[in-house]
Amino acid sequence: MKKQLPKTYNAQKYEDSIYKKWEDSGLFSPEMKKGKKPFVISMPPPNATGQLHLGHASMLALQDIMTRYHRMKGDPSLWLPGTDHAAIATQNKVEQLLAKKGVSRHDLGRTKFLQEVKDFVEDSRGTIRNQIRKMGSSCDWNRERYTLDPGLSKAVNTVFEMMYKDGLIYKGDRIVNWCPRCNSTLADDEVDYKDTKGKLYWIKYGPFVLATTRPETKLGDTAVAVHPKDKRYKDMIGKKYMIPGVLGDFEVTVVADREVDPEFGSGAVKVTPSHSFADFEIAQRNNIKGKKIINEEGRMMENCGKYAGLTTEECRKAIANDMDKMGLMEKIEDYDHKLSVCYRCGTTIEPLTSKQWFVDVNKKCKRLKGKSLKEKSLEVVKDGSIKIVPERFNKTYFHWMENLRDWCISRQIWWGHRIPVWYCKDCGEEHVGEEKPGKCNKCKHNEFKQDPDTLDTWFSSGLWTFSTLGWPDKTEDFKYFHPTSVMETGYDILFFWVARMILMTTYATDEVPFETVYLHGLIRDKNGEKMSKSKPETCIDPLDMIKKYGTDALRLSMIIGGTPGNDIRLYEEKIAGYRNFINKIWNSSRFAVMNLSEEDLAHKFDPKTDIKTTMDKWMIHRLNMLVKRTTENIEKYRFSDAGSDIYDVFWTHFCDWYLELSKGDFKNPVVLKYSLEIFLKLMHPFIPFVTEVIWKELGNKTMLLAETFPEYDEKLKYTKHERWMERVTMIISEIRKARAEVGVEPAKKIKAIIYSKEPSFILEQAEPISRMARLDELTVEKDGQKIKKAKHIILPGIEIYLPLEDMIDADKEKDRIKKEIDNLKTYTKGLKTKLSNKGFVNNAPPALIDQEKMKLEEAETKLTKLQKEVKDL
RNA sequence: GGGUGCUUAGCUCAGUUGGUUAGAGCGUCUGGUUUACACCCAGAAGGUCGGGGGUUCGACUCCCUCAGCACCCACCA
Repeated sequence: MKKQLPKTYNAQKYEDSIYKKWEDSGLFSPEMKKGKKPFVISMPPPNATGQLHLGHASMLALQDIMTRYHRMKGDPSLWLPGTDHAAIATQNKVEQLLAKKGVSRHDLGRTKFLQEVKDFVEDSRGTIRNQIRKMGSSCDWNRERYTLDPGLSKAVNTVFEMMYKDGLIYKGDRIVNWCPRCNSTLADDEVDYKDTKGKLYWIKYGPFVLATTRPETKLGDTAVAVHPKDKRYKDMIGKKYMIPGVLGDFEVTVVADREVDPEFGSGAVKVTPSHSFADFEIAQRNNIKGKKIINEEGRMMENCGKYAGLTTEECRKAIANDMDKMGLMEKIEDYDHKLSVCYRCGTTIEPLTSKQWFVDVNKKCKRLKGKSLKEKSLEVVKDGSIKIVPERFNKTYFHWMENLRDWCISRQIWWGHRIPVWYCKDCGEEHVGEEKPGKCNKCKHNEFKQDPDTLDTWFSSGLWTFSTLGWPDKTEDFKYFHPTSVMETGYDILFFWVARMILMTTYATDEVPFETVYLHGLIRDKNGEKMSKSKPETCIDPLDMIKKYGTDALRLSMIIGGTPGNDIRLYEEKIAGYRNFINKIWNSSRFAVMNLSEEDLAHKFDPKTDIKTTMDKWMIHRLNMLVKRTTENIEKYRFSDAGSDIYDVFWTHFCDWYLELSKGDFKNPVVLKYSLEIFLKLMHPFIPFVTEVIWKELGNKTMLLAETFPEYDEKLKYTKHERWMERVTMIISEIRKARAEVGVEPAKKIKAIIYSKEPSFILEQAEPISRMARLDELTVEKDGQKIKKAKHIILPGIEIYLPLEDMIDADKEKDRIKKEIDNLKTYTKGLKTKLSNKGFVNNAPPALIDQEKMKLEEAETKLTKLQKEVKDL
């Protein structure tokens, strides 16, 4: 009794159990083979509180393709999964939840609040873990990590201590981006810019008139800057002036600075060092002190007199008003500018000076052999130790790295790695280390207070590739699996994360974190816009799609049609299209299973004896070539090309031609099964579920997951047979086309007479040709008489007559042939000019010239035949 | 202001170092239950490859330029 499979593939029925089998098999955990280079990917850790979105889904698909491919190639392959505590993001989320109950984190206090966050994360971490599984990710769950694991925290503290001792981490009173809502500093790249309509206030400023967007900062001004070469102000440079203000006169120094643009405004800039990055730097260069007037809540400080306590915005209005009354306001213009806002919550950033911890990116350091962090990070990409795909992102990376300023790493939030610095309660001496020190180095006192701040979340994720492997302990894992092979992530976090990993890893381990960075594009909606839940019509939830179309279909829809670094559009019809492909695979397998006997299923394929017919050779040849291309495509990170190539060969060549052709005399179940299995292996990295299911249905006891990826075999080249079969398919297609043109009923069988110089191979394929072109009589001769009242098809070296008698409309035929003649005439004319062109003949490769000559010959033969025919009609 | 990418059939996109009468999927049209599949099969229509210039024997492909779209970076107050 032969087996029977259901008519449609139901992904939902199989996926979960297949995943469980894979996971239980232990094959996701690699075996360390000494001397064999492993393939390693560190999974970019999703936020522990996250829900799986398309960004995750596409990254998981890509990484799984690579991991499965390498595993099948026999490389010890490790894909290490994990989650990130996502400091600010998580804290915000929990704060929002608490706010609904009317509770703030301060009401709870640090300890209780952290417990709330921990509980919350514990729940949601499980969710994201299972969603990662849903995508079919073949990652090693035994090595799963979390950025707040003890081991990873140890790595964080160790690196902090190393950097502190090397003088790369310092505490400084510098200007930082401050989010008054999050109550924390932000790194430069955590600031977003929003186009805003604002005002430009022209104010009378002692001897100057100058323009500002923030009149309230006047209270913190300590200087006026002008361009050194600006004639208008030349004599004033270095002098001090008393400026009338809303709170009385104050003194400013006039300084010269090249950054001032003499063209803008009046060419003079008021300098507020404590609340503007540009001003802070001008002040530093010119040795000017700052005056802080805005506090961490975004409100005016005590030193602002009657304005104290106002928000900056309130103060701006009040001050503008007062200045106007005092006659200090010259004019107010509309002004569009970019407002800096917090990337997490959208609140306006207040730049302010604050005591914070910084990483010095410019300081030369012994551990880096006299280079700075910045120099080292640039070097490893420049010298090719790290390769970025696509290459153009090198430029972006260099530009960012070259302009990197000291990195502010302290955050005033509670959720995260606490800064491992301890202050002596007695003398205030700083001690750095994971553990609270026994007694103070300086005063021998034994009571300490830990720095209340936590570290930037990217400080810990910057260590991800090696902290997850057990560093700083000298573990086997670290020795064997680091540096990792590929970092696969979106280009949007090149700076946030990739650059920081390079910086931190080269410093801490003296190794690069990864050899290749593969940057994928972002998934956009049908209109090319960012997907967002606020646009439910176009926003796609991967989990819904998995339910509806299956994981395999979703994976393909995100892979095919995308090129590295370029965004890709996704919409439901596209996913449905790939679901159809999955079903096509299922059904061709269904067909195969129906045609395979127990014996066939058990048969071990031997190319020497099992490949018999021309058709077999043709199929095997095509497959062999596909194997070659697929391997190359995957190795070169051209996943879309690989996927669509397989799609095409499978559907068109295997299903539409080979399967159909071989339904008759040339049935060879063994080759059918073998071909199908090669396809399954090629497809498995892309669509692991359906291929695994079918693999089992074909009677295999092993798991496809653990099978060997096919290799190109020079011995399986059958170029001649391929050419023959190409003729066969062409004959069939042409007859079908002619039938449609003439309007022969689909079911009606007709006669055909074929003249060919090599009749034998056509004769050999007479049965499939007749069946597929619906012929009841096929004559094949070397040559013969022209047949009247027949549809005449002229192919290179082959002529086909379909004697359809009355069905043929002579006038219509004539028109059609005339049109074709015209086409051919322009075509041959083009070829002739080309071939008589000396430049072409002298410069073009000989093979191309021959090819063109052959084309011309074929076209001319056909042309004369058609011309003769049109006369006879 | 600097940089990057994109512009190819109605829609979404391929087109790898310059050499095919420019390809696919979806959609459209005409037909179709034949040893799996209507989530299917057979056939067809549809493009002067954004505009202009140049290099070359030859340009969708390389260079210049213009235009539109998108994104990234930047302290013009």
